Amino acid sequence: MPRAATTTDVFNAIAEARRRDILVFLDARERPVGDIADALGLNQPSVSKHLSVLRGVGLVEVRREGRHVFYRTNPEALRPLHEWTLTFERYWSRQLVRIKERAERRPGQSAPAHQSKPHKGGKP
Amino acid sequence: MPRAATTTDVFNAIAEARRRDILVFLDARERPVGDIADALGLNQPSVSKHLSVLRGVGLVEVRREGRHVFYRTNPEALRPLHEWTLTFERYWSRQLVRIKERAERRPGQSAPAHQSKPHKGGKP
DNA sequence: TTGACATATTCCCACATGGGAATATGATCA
DNA sequence: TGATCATATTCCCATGTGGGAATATGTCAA
Repeated sequence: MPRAATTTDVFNAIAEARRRDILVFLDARERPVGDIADALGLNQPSVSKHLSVLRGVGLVEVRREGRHVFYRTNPEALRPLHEWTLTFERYWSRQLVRIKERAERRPGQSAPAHQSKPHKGGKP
Repeated sequence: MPRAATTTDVFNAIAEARRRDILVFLDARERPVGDIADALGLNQPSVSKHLSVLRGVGLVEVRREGRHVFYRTNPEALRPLHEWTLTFERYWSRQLVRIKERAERRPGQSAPAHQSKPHKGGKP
C-alpha cells in the first residue's frame, strides 16, 4: 500500500509546505489564483493543483467571478487538526497558563496572542 | 519532485493515520513495541518502521532495557503543529472564550474540566 | 553453547506524488 | 469573430511510500 492520497484528509493535505503557505496567505482574505502564485513565487499550474487538493478536503472555499476564481481558507476545516493536537496540549500548557496569568495581572503589557484553553492538569 | 519524505517534519510524519494512533497510544505511558502491535492490530515490522519515522522527527523517545525497547510520545515535538493551528483558531475560538469567561465569572461553580472537544454545532 | 524471544532491517512492488511543460477551458474585450 | 487574459487539466517522470515476507541483530534463559 502506498502513501495515502493527499486528499484523504486534512492531515495529508497539509503535509505539503506550499499548501500550508497557501492556507496562511488565504487566511481571512480571498484572493485570485494569480495573486497566490505571485505572492508565493509559484507558477500558476502548481497553485491550481494545490488548490484542488485543498478544496478536496474542504480547506478552501471558492467564489467565481467572471474569469477570476477567488479562494479563501476555511478555518473550520482545520478544527479536527487543532483538536487532535489538544490531546497532547496538557504537557506544555502549564507554561502558557503562567504566561497568560502574568499578562492578565499586568494589563497594558503585550498580551499573548490568545488563550482560550484551560489546561487539564496532568496525569504525569 | 515527489512528495516530501515522511521524516521531513512533523507535518509529514503525522499524515499517516497509524502513526497518529501510535502517538495517542504512547501518550504519557511508555510501551514496548510488541504492546503497540497488539493494541493497534499491526504486525511488528510495521510498528518498528512507523516508530523509526516518528523517532526521526523527535515525536517519540526511546528507552532500551534488555531486549525490550520502550517508546513514548514526546508531546513537545507537537507544539509547532499546535501553534500552526492557532494561526486560524480565532475563527472558532469565540465560543470557547465565551464559555471560559462565564466559568471564570462564577468561580464557585465547577470549572470546565477540559475544553478539548467543544461541541460540533453549526457555525453561526 | 543453543534456543527462544524482542526488535530492527532488507527486499520487493503497486502507486500517488509534485514539478515542468504544454495544452485545454472559459470569460472578457475589441 | 478573433485575441487576450485567468485558470484548469493533461502528460511525463523520478521518487518515497507502506505493507508483506523474509531475514538480521541483539538479549536473555537453560
